[in-house]
Amino acid sequence: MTEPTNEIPKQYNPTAAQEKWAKFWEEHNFFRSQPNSNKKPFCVVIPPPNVTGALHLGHALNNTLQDMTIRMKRMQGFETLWIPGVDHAGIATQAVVERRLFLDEKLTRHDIGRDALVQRIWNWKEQFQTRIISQLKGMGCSCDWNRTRFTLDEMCAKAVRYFFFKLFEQKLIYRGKRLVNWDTHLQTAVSDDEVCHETVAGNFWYIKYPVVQPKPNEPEYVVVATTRPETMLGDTAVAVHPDPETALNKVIGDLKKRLAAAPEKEKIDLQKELDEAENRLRSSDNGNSVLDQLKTLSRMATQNRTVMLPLANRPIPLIADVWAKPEKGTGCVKITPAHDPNDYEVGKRQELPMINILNKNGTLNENAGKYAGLTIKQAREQIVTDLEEQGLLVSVEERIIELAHSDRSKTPIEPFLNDQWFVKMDDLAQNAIDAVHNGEVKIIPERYKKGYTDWLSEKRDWPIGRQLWWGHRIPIWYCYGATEKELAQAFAGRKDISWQWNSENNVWWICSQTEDLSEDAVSGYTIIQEEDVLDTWFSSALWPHSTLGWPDQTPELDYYYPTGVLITNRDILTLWVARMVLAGKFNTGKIPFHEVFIHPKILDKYGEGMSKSKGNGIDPISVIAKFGADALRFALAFLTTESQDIRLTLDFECPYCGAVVEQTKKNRTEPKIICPKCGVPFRTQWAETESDQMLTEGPMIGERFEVARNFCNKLWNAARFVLLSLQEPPQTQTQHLKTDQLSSPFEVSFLEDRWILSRLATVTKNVTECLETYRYADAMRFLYDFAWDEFCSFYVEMVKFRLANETQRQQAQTVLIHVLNVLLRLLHPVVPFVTEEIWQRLRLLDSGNNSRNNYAESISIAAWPVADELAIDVEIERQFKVFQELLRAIREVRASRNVPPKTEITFAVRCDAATATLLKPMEPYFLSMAKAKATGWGETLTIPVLFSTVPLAGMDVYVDLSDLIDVPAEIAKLEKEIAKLDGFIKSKTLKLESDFVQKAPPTVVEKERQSLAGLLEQRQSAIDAVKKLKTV
RNA sequence: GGGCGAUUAGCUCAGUUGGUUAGAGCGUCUGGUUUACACCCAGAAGGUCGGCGGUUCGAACCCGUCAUCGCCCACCA
Repeated sequence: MTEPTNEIPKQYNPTAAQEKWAKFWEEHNFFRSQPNSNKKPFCVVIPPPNVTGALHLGHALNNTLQDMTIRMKRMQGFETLWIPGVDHAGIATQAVVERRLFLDEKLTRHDIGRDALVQRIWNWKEQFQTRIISQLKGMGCSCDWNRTRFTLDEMCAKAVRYFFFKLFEQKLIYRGKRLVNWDTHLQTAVSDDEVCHETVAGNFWYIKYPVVQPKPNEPEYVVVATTRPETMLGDTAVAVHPDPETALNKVIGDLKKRLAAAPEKEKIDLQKELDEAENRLRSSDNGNSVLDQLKTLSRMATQNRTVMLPLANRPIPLIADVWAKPEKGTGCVKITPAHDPNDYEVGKRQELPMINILNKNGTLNENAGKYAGLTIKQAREQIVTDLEEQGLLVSVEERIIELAHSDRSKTPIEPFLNDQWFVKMDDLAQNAIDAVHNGEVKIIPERYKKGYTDWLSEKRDWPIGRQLWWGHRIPIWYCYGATEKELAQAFAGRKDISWQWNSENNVWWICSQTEDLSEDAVSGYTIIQEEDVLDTWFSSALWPHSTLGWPDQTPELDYYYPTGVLITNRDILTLWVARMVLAGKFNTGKIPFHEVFIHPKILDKYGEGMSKSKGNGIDPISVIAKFGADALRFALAFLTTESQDIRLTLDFECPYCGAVVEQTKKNRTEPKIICPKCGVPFRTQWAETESDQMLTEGPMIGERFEVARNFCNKLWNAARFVLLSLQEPPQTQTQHLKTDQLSSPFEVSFLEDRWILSRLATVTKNVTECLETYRYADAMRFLYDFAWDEFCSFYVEMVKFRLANETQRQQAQTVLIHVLNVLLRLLHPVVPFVTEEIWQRLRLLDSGNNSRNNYAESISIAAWPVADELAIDVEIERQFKVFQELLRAIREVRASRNVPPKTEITFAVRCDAATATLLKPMEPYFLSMAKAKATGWGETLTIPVLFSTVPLAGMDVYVDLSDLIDVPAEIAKLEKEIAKLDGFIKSKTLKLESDFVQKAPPTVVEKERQSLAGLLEQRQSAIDAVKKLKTV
């Protein structure tokens, strides 16, 4: 399957390699996993992507990191299992399908009914699950595809049932009338976490409520303020503070304190607030202060007085409640318990009636009297008009308000009184907090711990019901009228059925752990199943154990659970991660994973997160098509630092003329773009119509991907060089090459061998350490620098000289191939395809050799390199730096003096004997790498007549320039150098004359002294050189 | 209102426990048909590390403060 080595293309072809090796991996089942008692397990569960749509680069990042970790662990000898899957994403998916239904066919879900809608969503799910899985495969993810799960499949459904049943039995599930966040568009309750606040322009209406039979000295009206006048139809009280004077004085006192302590910029606002509060103490024209009025009202409230609710013409009580803040608004507040969370609390406290004025679709119901049937918006307008007509509208203010919106439908949320199922969070949440506090679950980076524990500490009960059709139906049946005895009889001997009496609604709740109950399960009665489905997170919370077979004690659950690490993004740390911990603990008694790594977010060039609705989400497949999967992965991993989000600037490339078309907020959602240069239209990922899809797609390009692609190509070419230079493969067993094997035959002249092996060992250590601690960017940097700068730019260049030498070839080849071999394995987790492609070529070559079997069948199952600690040699690395420094100095002289590349130059180096011994054997390298011939080393030298000097620490280089020299320019250059050195020398001298000498650690002082001495030496050399040049 | 993060070269970002002259890639400039690679090679220019104070012999790093930007959470009529 691999062509002969002499046919290695000059450019790496990612597409061919991806196809070939993805197929190869799959056919050989390298990523399939079974419990194996001979190995330690390492399991990762994928954060299941929503089936709402295709994956974007955010997912690509998430899955690249997981794959890197899992591939490394696999190579380290763990029995690794990466479980793939997708999430049904209840609200989100139903919403997109419903929207599609309406756009395409002008139908609502009610038109087609529950079964038909669910069927359509299943079709949608099939389509996108297929797409998502193929995207993951395209990226090279090494999941065990045979274990692909879906949060709505049978396995997950069983776990959901058991979880629910267990909670129910332990009385942790309850149902009650609660004020919920109602999405009038999707007609379902949503949790607080699915609500986002948006700033919108609104109004503040001041409305008069007439006092019923006012007595003398009592006000005729109570004025209240509201941003939602239509809710007044549901008012059941007007509240005033029971002791407005004390409350107001306290507020004033607090404000004064805060004002005194506040920073300047906040003082203005605080002062304003204070003034306003203090004003309420002062008398107005009629001799009454606001406070006086509130005191009157407060007294009236204790006398059970009422006010007349306008429009509804219904008397409502004036009540005293601390919720009414005397410093806010008018000091009086209307109470609408059924449509405001705070009022709801007041209503419960004060035992007020709760009047629901809304239908589930957001129109007003019969309780709204003549306004029934209007939408909220219509009702609001009408009510304001009516109030105005009746002279009850005092004033209207314009105001910016924070309005709750549904995350899914982007429509305003209405607080709505509805029956709702909840899970009591008390102990469950505490267990999840403890798991993180005591280190059982480690969150990385640590700063995310706070958000996690803070959220859980609130212990807010979890509303789990959704009025949707797409999801796990709540396994509860209602039974009215039966006696407990009858139930016990109906379900005699069944442990999988549990029931509870709900006195609020006089109904039995029957929960079934396994099967759906039929209507006649209780003889003589008809039982009805709950219509609602469960919150999506209820099933995703079980993901780590449900995918392994829980509640059954499967070998998988026993072996792989708890999983190794969960890699995800920060948005779902609470919604998902926290709930997995609590559910895992509750169901299995164990945490679901030992570590949680929170990775950065991918942002576009405007700093916005990627999302489908914005249109800035890029399909990883389009990046892969242009740059290759390895480049995509490498680029993303390279950017995964601990602190920063990843900003990616991406633009379109015209597929015809190659022009770069900037991606803008405007064109990023267009299905096609007309190239401004050549005028030809190309399609984007949003192309839908047939005619648009016919066009050629303009790929997305980005600098970071180019860099990564270039790196892959560099690696490819390094391998190409190695392969082409191996006409005679070495006999040594390359994979088991150890320093002790090298030390005897290797002489000082092969400094570069020891150097590269030392560097290789260090890099192996660093990369392993970084990957094991999720420092992906650091790992990539080590690999990039080592591969490009050290291996390619130095080692390969140097070794060329020896490869040409019959007697030295063998050893050079051995080291060369060994380093490449290790490097490939270190790189494999991030760039699996190119490394496999090269690996297989090396393998082929090796199999022709007697030693063979040095190469695993696939690099994906080859052993992870272990750093050869013995090879690490700090002294060699230091010496090599001297060589590099000298080489660079000579090259710089050449470049800056415009010496023609083919012209050979000569140079001499003044240095001590040790340095001379070190560098003399490197002479061939100066010749091959800088076309410079050494004429002398040591303390005493014959210095050429016309020369350029570069003073370095501990040595001076004299490059013979003969007729190439420009003496005045040479002198100017040296003088500039001297001035620079003078600066450093001065600052160092001062430093060494200061307290520094006494207070700094002796080693640091000594270092500084040496540094100064070196600088002085360099300066002297430069001065001498100038003197000599001036005599020429 | 509370919390978290960021601010370093034209751009995107590194910078380990404070310790010589702050690094990389891209871009820019100079030179290159060096038999692995122009998706390349050699070299250069470019930064008062957001501002101000403090601690220290010594601060990009620690402390305080201000400024700007981003994200998350929060029931205010």
